[in-house]
Amino acid sequence: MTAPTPSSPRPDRGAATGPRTGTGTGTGTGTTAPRSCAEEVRDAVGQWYSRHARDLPWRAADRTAWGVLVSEVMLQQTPVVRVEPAWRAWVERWPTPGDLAAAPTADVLRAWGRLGYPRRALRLQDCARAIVERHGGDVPRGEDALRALPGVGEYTAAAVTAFAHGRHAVVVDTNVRRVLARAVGGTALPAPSFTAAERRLATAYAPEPDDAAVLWACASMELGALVCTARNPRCGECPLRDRCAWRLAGRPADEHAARRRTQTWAGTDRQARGRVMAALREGDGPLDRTALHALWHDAAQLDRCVASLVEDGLVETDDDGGCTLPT
DNA sequence: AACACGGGGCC
DNA sequence: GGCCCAGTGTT
Repeated sequence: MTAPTPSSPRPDRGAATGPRTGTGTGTGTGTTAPRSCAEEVRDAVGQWYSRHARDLPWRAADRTAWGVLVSEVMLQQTPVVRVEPAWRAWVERWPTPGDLAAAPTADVLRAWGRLGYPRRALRLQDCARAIVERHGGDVPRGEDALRALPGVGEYTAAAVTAFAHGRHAVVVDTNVRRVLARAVGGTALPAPSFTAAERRLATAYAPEPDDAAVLWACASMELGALVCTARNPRCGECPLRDRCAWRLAGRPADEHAARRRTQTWAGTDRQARGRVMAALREGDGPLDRTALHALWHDAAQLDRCVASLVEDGLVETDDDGGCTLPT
């Protein structure tokens, strides 16, 4: 792929999300101040990223802020390998917020397919409409304006700021949390919930200059995704292997393991809702009550789930108790 | 702070 | 069969 150039004149293009070939700062001259621990970590991870970054389409040099925003929403709890084909089809069909804003919601939900959490698709369309109404159709700059959009939380606002606009942001996803928990904190995994201490640590690790902050955000996430993985981390390939607090401590087990409880799946409302949504996506017309109840054994639970889908705006009911995707 | 919210792939 | 994934919105 072509590495984006930080000096590109296009304000929305050329943020440093692609692989770099530079060697980082402060090496070799001997005239600079001693590098901090955080600087050494950033340089090591940044150099690793320059050689190992994946060639993902939302990082390409011709990316748009809208494409980045779409990718970030899709990547909320859905792995990269499943997002990539859906993302390509999505941005080809709806290349701008205005295009998505004008689309029939049923088409949007069908294009979302099996990415999971279909409320995200609804919020993304609401987000597109808000961008048209509040920002003239352009993805806004600034984390406050981004956070005010539907479906955009702390992570996504920071990610769009860094990856789409090339500006400083503290981007902390599950990968970054794990990298910092291990390399700095010495624990197997971060705490179940994102703590204020973690936010402070992440803020301290993010360098101030825009280009360096963007590189650190990309590189730390990529390290967590490819090497410092939740299960079976590849410590032998890690640029931090000689300084990682967790590895140096002998990779102790996860201290929070007892508190992480598994969500059962079979028989849940989530499964029932998913069943209904899948049938509506794949079918052409409305689903009548008979077809609906053939999807699920428990009639009372199904009625409850359909009602919740209607409440969420994912489904509309007709006079006979059948349902359709929203128009 | 805790919970609800999809779906698939991996060990 | 448990666990995890570029989280967000609600209570």
